[in-house]
Formats: sequence, C-alpha cells, structure tokens
Amino acid sequence: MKPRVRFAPSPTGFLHIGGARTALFNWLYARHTGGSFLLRIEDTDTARNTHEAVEVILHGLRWLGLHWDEGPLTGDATGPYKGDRGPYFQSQRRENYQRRVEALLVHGLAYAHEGAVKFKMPREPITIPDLIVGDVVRQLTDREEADPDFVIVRSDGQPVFHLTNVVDDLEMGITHVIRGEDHLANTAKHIALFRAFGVPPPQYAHIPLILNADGSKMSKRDQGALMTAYLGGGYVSEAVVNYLCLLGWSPKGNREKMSLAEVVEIFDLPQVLRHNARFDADKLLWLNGEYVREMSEDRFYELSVHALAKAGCDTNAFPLEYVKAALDTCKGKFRLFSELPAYGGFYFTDQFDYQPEGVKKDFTPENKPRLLKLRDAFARLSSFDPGALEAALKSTAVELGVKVGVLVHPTRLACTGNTAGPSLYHLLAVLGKEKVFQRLDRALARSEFAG
RNA sequence: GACCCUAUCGUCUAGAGGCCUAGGACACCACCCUUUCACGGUGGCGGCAUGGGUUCGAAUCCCAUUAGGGUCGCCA
Repeated sequence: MKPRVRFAPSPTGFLHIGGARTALFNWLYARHTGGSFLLRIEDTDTARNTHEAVEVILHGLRWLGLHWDEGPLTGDATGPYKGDRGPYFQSQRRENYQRRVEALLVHGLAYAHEGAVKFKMPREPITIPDLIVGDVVRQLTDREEADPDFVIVRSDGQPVFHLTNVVDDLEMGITHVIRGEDHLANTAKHIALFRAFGVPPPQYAHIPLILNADGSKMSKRDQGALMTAYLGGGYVSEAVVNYLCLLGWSPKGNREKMSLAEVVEIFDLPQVLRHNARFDADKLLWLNGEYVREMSEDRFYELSVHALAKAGCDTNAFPLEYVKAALDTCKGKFRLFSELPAYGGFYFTDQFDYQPEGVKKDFTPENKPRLLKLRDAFARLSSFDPGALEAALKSTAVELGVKVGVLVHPTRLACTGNTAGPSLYHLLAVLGKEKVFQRLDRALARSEFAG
C-alpha cells in the first residue's frame, strides 16, 4: 500500500515556519515513497476560521513548491477540491464525527458529561511506536490519574481536535502521521481512539521542533517565525526549503546546498534527528545568497524588478537594456532581494542622499581638483566603456601621483551616494556619460568641497 | 506537580565501541585576491553537559544528576 500522509494545519492566519517544515517533511516522505501528500484544513474552531487565513497557508505551501495531491483548491471551505476523500475542511465533515461519536456511545466507549461527550481513556500505559523516537511508553500524569477521560465533543456540539484528527486520518486512509513532537504525548489518546474504532493506528513519526536562536520556543510573534517574513522579505523559496531540510535532518557527506529533487531521493524518516533545532537566520541568509548568485538571469531580473517596484522604484520608466545592464552589475553582490533597492537603486533615481561618513572622508577640498581632472579625462573618452573608464581613471591617478582609491571613492559616492556598490567602472558605463557628468557636477557643487 | 522527549564547536550537523589528536557548514578573526562591497582562496578560534558504571578500549552502551523542550484544555 502506498503511503498517504497529510499536513493538517488550522487556519490561524499564519503559516508558521515550524508548520512549513512539518509540511515539507510530509511532502518529502510522500515523494520519496511514491505516496500521496494531502492537505486538510482543521477549521473546527469556527470563531477564527476565515477564507483569508486558509489562503495564507495555501499560498505559503505553493510558494515553497509543496504541492498537494489531495486537498482544497481555494480557501473556501465549501469550494472545489481535488481527491476522492473530501471535503478537506473539517468544518464540512461534521456528519463523520457525529457518526463516529454515536458508535462510541453505543459501545459504551464514551459518555455524556455536563453536556459534553467524554471518551473513556484506558488507564494502562500505552506504547507509542514512533519511526523517529522509537517506542514511547506513555504513563498517565497525576491529573490524568484522577480523570483519564477527555472531551471529544464540546457542550456546544463542536467536536474536539483529538476526535476530528483521528476520524479524518482514519477515513482519509492516512498511513503515516508525521507531525511536530509537541503532539507526542497526546498520541496515546489518538491510539486509544483508533483502537476504540476497531482499526490499527497509522504509523507515527514525531519530528523535533524548531526553536528560537536562544533556545526558547518559537511562537508567532518571534522574529522569522512566520512564512510571510520570507515570502515578502527578499528570500528565494529554494533557499528557504533547502535550509528547512537541514533542520532536524542531514544529507550526510558534508552537503549543505542541494536541490529538493536530490533531497527527495535520499530523505527518509528513520534518519530524522531526535533533538530540537535552533533557527539560524545567518545560515539561511548565506544559503539565500548562494541561490541568488546561481540563479538564472531571467529569474534574477524578474525578482529584482519586483523588489525594486516594492520599494517604490519603477524600472519600467527605463529601457529594458539599461535595466538589465544595471542589474547585471548587482548580481551576486547581495544576499536578499530586499537589499537591492539600497544597493542598486541609484540606477533608477537621481534623488539619492550621500552617505554621511563618505561625505566626510571623500568630499574634501583637496579632492576637488582631482575630481575635476578625472572629469576632464572622462570627457576626452570617445567610448564610455568599463575598459576605457578604468584606463582613464588609472592614468589620471598616475598623473596626480595618488592611488586609484583616492579617485575611486569620491567618484563612487558622487555617482551612487554609497561607499559600497557595484564595480565602479561598470556602473559608470551603465549610467552613461550624461548622467555621470550630471552627478559629478552636482556633487562638486557641494559646500564640503569648498572647505 | 506528574508524564514524555532530548543533550557533539556560539548555531546546524557528521559520528551507530577502536578509522576521533572528533570532520563539514554558518558565524567570527587573520591573511591573500581586489576599484568599494561581495565572491573566492588559505589559515585560525571553537565542542563530545556532569558524575558513575560496562569494556582491553566509549562521543558512541547503561544508570543518575543537571539542563533544555514538549504534554497533561469543552485550543489546535
């Protein structure tokens, strides 16, 4: 029988990074084994269930490339879905839960209590066979010792998570439950429920949690906990997925950067680590830089233009060739697309400020004649290409008896407003003679040069 | 309070009794490359939580302690 796994988030309006990794591991297992990956929305808490909240999850999963074989097509609970075990919203599966509860009631395995329905939990320790953690013998806690039974239907008639989760896994034919370790202790309840329904429970695989950098539990409000931080923060989805693969799992062989296809080949549950992992934003940043560097030109242009537009910089006002040439000088020099506007925005606007420290250091009276001389040298150039610009700048430096840096720095600052950026010669060539002179003159007119 | 899981450089990890003087990656530091920045190259810093066992031999097995995380809800 082919494995059937599922990601079953509740629509809270977020896609947590930990949830994304749970989805990823489920997806990987399905793809590795040739099984099916289902998406089920656990929206039994009707109070906070919205169309938009589900949409956030669907969008996040699609962005990561974790496509589901069965599940909803839109955020609408009554909307279309694919798969023959639907609907895939728990709010649409009420009759299943009712039927199951009645069966439990009839068999004396559950009972009414102050309007709610409680399940009769066995008092004996339950062994949870786990593909990752091993056999876990779950004893009752002191509170459970007092009353081991738990509510499966609230007094308002709403079924509770433990019940709906088990019923759906059962009816959707889920073979492997791959979920966060925070569910491990509760799995005894689920196993008891499966037994009460007279069916063997699925196989369990509890994956370690993702913690904050300081080791504390990651919650919605923590930096980097939400997918939106990456989706809209200049990250490349492949880098995020790659990084997530490295948290709690290792490809061995000192490998770090690898494609999802490669991971699918070698991923398996027994190799998943047992201990929690801390989220290392720096390493993700590094990986993102790697992916940006090796990205195809077209993809790079697309993401760059998008990042610039987001920062209020409209590249459509410029010739396509100019935009591409400008972006070419930026490729591989930054790690996050959100850094691009600050890095290469000067190509698309004349309204930039000069970096204060740079002004102090480079816009000086003694640099004025030097820049004037460089301006003259540039003026005599018949071709404004990087090679010619470099030659002109270097020979001017020789004539002045100064190092090239003495000319490079103020020129860069005057033309870009920054002390760091793309190769100076290339950037000047892209900017073109007219703009370069314009910017040189604008800078030279500043009071700092007068002393 | 009880129950459960876990424990290798700051972080992610390799390591399944001798191959370990513990390997790699990120971060950090130094140097090299160089028009800035970034990349790249070279080198460095840095770890088996503690205490007992078992064994000829332990990062690897067992126990305890400590620490971290999780769970015990008419939330999911």
